[in-house]
Amino acid sequence: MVFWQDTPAEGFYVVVSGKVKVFKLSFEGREQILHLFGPGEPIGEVPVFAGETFPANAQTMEATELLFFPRSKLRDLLAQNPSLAMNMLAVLSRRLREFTRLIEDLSLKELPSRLAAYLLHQSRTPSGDGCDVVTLDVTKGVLSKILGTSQETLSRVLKRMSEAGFIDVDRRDIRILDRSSLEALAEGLQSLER
Amino acid sequence: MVFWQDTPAEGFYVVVSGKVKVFKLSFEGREQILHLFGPGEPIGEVPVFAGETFPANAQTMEATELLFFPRSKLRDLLAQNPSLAMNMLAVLSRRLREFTRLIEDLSLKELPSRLAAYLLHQSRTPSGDGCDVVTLDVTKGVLSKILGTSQETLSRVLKRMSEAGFIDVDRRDIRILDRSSLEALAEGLQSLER
DNA sequence: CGTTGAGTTGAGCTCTGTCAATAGCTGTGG
DNA sequence: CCACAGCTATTGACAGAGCTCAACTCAACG
Repeated sequence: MVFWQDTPAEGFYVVVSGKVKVFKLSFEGREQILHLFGPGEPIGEVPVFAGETFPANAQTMEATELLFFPRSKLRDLLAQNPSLAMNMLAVLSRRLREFTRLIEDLSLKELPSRLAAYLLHQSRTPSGDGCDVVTLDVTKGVLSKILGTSQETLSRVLKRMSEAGFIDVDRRDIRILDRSSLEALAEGLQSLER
Repeated sequence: MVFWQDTPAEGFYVVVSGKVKVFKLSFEGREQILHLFGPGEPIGEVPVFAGETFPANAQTMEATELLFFPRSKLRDLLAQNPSLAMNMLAVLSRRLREFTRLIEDLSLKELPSRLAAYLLHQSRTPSGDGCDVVTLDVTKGVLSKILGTSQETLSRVLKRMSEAGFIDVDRRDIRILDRSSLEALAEGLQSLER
């Protein structure tokens, strides 16, 4: 565990190596991942600027190195260094944009759309509009928690997508066979037959 | 309309008077409200710092006065005025914290919990643990879009809460009769009988 | 008193979560 | 080199939350 939600924050962290998940837990123990952080990314900046506590939980997912920055140091630095402040504003703004999309997805889209959007987002190598392979960097169990669903439901939707001929799943490798159909699915233009 | 999502942003706005909703639309036209803004609040700051476009839509809900600030002016001001930058960082951080809660609610809680939490949040006057009245500042139709549900479902849950003796609903006035039960509901400790 | 928008109620259905059982891999140790 | 333990993943059966469509009620206001 890096930190628990609602606990006082003395500072924030930057990932040097490894992988950290930031997530929320329901009362029953279900988990929603807000963001996965990799090398170079800052974690837990929010309480540096507003409030005293972390808004969510953070946990390493593998052997991980972190740098810790006490909040007061950062605030001093920012006060003296306007361009650093602008960078931090950009970081928070990007995060806000992401969260906006996550809220939209959770509230307005059903799972097939979310999954299609995720796959397309991961495969940023549109070789023509041909077929490229996305290799998941997480297990399907973790992916289900990113998408806000259960492992079982994810498995079923992946199967339906395979049967529809949109993708081909081999372990963690997912080959995109029909990019345009996935795009239609992600937009909500089309629904996935059962 | 103040602005549409995915359109280029020339600057941002501050509400002087009135009320503005920031929201997302699904392909079918369903609406999720991200935030309601009132006097004094800034809208659309994200694209000033990251990306070029607005992440969501904004629309006035009544007669409204807005101030407009071109992005370049703001950036100049921030570069020269570190404490203004710190304030802006605080604004974005608070928003991020709110969005974190919204994501948690949408993904991990069911409607009765969300509604209970909303009512408790609105009634910041815990007179003893007695019964105080929350007067909705929006219609129930709008409230349903804040909570991420439909008008009909909201109506049903309000009824169930009334029948359980937790609240008493009279138009837009909602009297809290059993605060502790609402709190248990909001935490997910208890579920609402049908 | 009619019109309009807000709110309620009913019926049916779909998505998706849960429980439970099964299957497949992977790495460890005998 | 094989068997077993322990994940990871799949599949089936079932139930419940909540969405949609549609009809209906209600209050306010001219």
